[in-house]
Amino acid sequence: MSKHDKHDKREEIVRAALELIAEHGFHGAPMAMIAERANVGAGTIYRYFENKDVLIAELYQNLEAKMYPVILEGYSADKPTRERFIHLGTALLRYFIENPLDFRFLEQFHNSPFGAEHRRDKILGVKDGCDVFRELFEEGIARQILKEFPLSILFSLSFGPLAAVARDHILGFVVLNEVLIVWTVEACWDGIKR
Amino acid sequence: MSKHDKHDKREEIVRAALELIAEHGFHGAPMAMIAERANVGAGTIYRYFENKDVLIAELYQNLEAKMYPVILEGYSADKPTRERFIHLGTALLRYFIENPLDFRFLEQFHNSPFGAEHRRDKILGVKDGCDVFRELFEEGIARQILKEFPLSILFSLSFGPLAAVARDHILGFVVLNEVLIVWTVEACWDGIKR
DNA sequence: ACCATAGGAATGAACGTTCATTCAGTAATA
DNA sequence: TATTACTGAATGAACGTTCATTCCTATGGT
Repeated sequence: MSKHDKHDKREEIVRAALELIAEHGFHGAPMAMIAERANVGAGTIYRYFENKDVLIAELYQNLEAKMYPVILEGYSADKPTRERFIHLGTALLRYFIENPLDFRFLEQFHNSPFGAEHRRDKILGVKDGCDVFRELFEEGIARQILKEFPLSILFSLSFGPLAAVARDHILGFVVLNEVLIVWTVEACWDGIKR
Repeated sequence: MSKHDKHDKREEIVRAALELIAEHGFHGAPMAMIAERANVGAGTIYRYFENKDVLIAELYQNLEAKMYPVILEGYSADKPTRERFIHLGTALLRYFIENPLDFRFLEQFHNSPFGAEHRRDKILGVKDGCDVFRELFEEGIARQILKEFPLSILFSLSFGPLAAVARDHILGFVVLNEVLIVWTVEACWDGIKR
C-alpha cells in the first residue's frame, strides 16, 4: 500500500470526528466512538493527533480553509456594496444549508472554551475570511451607505440572523429554498443599510 | 432554624449552579464544585434535586418565569406594531445586558441536548413568552406592515441579532449604552418591516 | 522465486482521573 | 429521644490517554 492510504486513515478519523461532534457535541463524541466510526483502533488517533483538543482545532481550521474559497467564488470588489453583501450572505447561507455537518460543528466550536480563545485572537489580528466583511462594512460606512454602527454590531446584525435561520432550517423548523435565502439576506441588508 | 432557611439552602444551590454553568458551561460545573460554591455538602443537592438534569431544567424554568414579567412590564397590545416591537426588543436586550449570567446560561442551555428537546416542545404547543412575539408578528403580517416571511424567519431576524449583540457586549467586544440598544433594535425592525 | 527479518503502523486492553450519585454516619431540631 | 437535615468519603461508570503487543510490508540474502 502507498502513502495515500495513510491519508485515508487520517481522513477517516477527521470525517468521523466531524460527524459525531456535529451530531452529539464535543462531550457526546468520545474518542472511542470516533475511533469506532472511523474503523480504526482507539490508539491510532494518537498517531495523527496529539490529543483531542488538537484534533478539534485542526478540524476547525480545515473547515475555515474549505469554506473561504467557496464563499468568495465569483466575488468581485468592484461591484456595488449591496450586491457584494447579498453575494456573501447568500453564499454563506447556502454553504451552511448544503453542509449541515459543517455548520453544526462550527456552532459547537463557538460555544466552547475553544471559541472564546479564538475570538480573542480575532480581536487582535483579524484573520482570513473576516477581512472581506470588515472591508465591506468599513467602505459602506465611509460612503454613508450603511448605518454608522460599531463594526461588531454590523457583524451581529448580519450573521446573527443567518446563523439562526440556518439552524432552524437544519433542525427542520423552516424549509429554505433559493428564493427564501435571497429574501432573508435582503432583509439583513435592510437592517444595516441607512 | 425555620422553614425559611431550607429555602435559603435551595436558593444557594440554584445561585451557585447558575453562576458556574454560565461561567464554565455544563461540563465545567461539576456537582462537587456547585456544592462547594453553595457552601453545602455534595449530597445535599440531591435532597432538593433528583439529579443534575433536573437541576438544570428547573434552573431554566426559573429563568423563563423571571424574565417574562420584566420584559412585558409596560407592554400594551394597543400601541402600534413598531412601538411594541421596539419595546419588546429593547427590554430583552436590556435584560440580557443587566443579567449576563442569565444570558450566558440560556446560551449554554440552547446549545445542549436539552435545548433540542425544548425546541421540539415549542413547535407543538408554543409556550408562554413566545406567544407575545407570535401574535405581534402575525398581526404585523396581516396588516401588511411586516414582510411576508415564515414566522420562524421573522424570529431569527429579530432574536438572532439581539443574542449576537448581547454576547459581544458581555464578552467585551462592544460597549452598549441605552442609545446603541435602541438603535440596534430599530435596525432589527428595519430588517423585518416591509 | 522464496524466505527471513526489521521496523513502522495499528491495535485495544489497561490505567489514572474525573464525575454524578449514594449512603452510612453526624448534627440539629422538636 | 425521635426525627429530620446535612455531610463528605466511598462507589462505579465513563472518559482521555498510554503502551506492550500484533500486524503488515518492504527489503535483502539465498
